[in-house]
Amino acid sequence: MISSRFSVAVHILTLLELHKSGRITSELIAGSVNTNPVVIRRMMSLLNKAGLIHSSPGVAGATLVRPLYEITLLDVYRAVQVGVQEELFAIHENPNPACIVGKNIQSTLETNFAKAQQAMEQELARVTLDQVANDILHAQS
Amino acid sequence: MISSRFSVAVHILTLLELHKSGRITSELIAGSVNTNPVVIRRMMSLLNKAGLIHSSPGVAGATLVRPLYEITLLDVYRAVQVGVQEELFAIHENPNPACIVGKNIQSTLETNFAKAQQAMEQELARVTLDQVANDILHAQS
DNA sequence: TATGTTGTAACGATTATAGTTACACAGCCA
DNA sequence: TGGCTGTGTAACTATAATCGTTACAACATA
Repeated sequence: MISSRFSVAVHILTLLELHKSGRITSELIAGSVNTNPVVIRRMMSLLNKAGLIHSSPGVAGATLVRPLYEITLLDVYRAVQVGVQEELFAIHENPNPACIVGKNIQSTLETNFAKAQQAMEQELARVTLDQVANDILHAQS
Repeated sequence: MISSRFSVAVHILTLLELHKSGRITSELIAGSVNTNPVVIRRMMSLLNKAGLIHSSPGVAGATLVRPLYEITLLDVYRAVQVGVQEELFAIHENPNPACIVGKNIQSTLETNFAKAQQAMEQELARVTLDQVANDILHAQS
């Protein structure tokens, strides 16, 4: 299961857009996400390193480096998956090479898994954050 | 990250096909996968419950209920994901409903995440196990 | 300078996974 | 029928990821 860091990151970026003019602290964001401010700051550190936002020590808030319509869900996904295995599917290691199945299964599955992962990522790449933000701000509920 | 149970299950099913005529024990399968026989039996228990194979206590091996060309990677994926959250993407819980973002982000993300997950699953559904087995048995390596 | 904020280290709690031991029970064969 | 082999499953351990939390140094600004 892909961690909720992804959804929290989208939440953060949406709030940054919404409070573009002012300065929103990690504490306020944490209040909306309903978690601890440090969790938010950790995530913003990742978004910062990925070049999606710009933040600096001591000063509240952060600014979007690119407009939301130039950020896709895939960009965010990759930003927060940093340090985690970039492969979506795990393959068991060290199968027995003396067995033809053990010898060849890894490369065969790699190919198939890569296709499935690409299909998923392409779908994420089709959605920009301004679409998401619009859906959120204009949801009928 | 999706657990290696998935790849192990494919490994097991391929071996069952390969040793269709005889009887292959969980110990032998474990030797090919390079793990503990209990891990294999646990997995076969899941495949059994999912109706993909038939095995019975005391008797070595298991038989495929359906031919490999009638089993897709998605079938296997679902069989071994049993009991795990069926949603691929986690969404943070209890965001603050007093904030418009907190109030609406879950449903918005659910929609987008569901599409990405479907794209991945459709790709898995396109591949049958006999294709995988053929790739494994005839790999150039 | 005083206050508030960020960035980050460190630690604990929780959970998923995978390996291992143990054993009851079922089937099979001499 | 008695012994051997194998399955099914519970129970325990180790490991790793995730998330929350406390603590604190460094920084910015009024």
